[in-house]
Amino acid sequence: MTDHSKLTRNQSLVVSALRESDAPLSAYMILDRLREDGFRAPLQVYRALDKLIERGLVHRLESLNAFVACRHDHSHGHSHGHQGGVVAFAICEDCGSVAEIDDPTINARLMALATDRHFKTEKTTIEMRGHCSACAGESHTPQA
Amino acid sequence: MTDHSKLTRNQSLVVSALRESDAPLSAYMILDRLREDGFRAPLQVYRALDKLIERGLVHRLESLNAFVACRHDHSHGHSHGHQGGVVAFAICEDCGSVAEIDDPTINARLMALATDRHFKTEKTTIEMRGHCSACAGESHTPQA
DNA sequence: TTCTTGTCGGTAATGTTATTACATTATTGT
DNA sequence: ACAATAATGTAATAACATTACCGACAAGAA
Repeated sequence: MTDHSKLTRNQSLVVSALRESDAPLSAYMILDRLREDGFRAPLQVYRALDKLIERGLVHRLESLNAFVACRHDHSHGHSHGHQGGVVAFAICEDCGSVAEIDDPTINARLMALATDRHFKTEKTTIEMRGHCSACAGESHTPQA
Repeated sequence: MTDHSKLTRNQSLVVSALRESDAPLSAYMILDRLREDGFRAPLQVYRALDKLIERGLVHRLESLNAFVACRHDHSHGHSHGHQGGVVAFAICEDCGSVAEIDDPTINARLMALATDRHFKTEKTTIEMRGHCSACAGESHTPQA
């Protein structure tokens, strides 16, 4: 079931750009970074992103309209998506870092809530926005 | 702590538009529906939405770039946000219906995961996309 | 080979969502 | 009245995403 075919040139360039970044990138940021590699139009980016997301190599962050490379293993056999199911993201508003959290408890609970309501879930988004450990200690926006 | 001041004209119009809709509306859909009430520019909608969201009268659905009126009580005293904390949404791709789910278990688990990582959460988004009970039974897109 | 089919890629134009900047009007507190 | 604050009006533009169309190329069938 797993698709082992190689990435195309455009797909490789896009996923590399994301891997080299320490923060999420918007499609247009990716485009800008790949101009020197011959990218000229948004669609080249969006098409590559679609495929990469399909394979689980890239995640879309809905609350940011931006994209990150997946940090999970991906060497062995699960066609796409993650083993347990949903992944949660902890996104730092200060430094842009994104942590992927794979928690079976939350996944199980969401599944239960869905089936309670006879809701057939296709895709789930969980995104926490806030401040990572590194940034939370700093002298940021001392409130009031 | 709770703010009991009345809504402005624009805010009332926007929240009414959302309440009268059985599906989420984008800012521009709201704008279109309020043209006859004198709305002329996107900013009038976005400004009203900001205030309404601040008060917890409206939710933003990140995965849709759209907005819904909050269905919770809101008569008694909680300044904004919801009692337990986070709200999850079950969004039907077929009919557009949105269910609000307030689940303490998930909330608690996310809090625990955050504190584990010394992450200070400011705002959390949970959105399930799929098919509601009414639509799941229908003869939709018979797969393959 | 030739034909078809499917995937990928290039380009342009357009559609959709959201913000910045600036000027004005209404409301509130003293 | 007066100053301070919040809300509004308008225009322009930025940021994000898709549709439409066309060409290149590879794999399989006739």
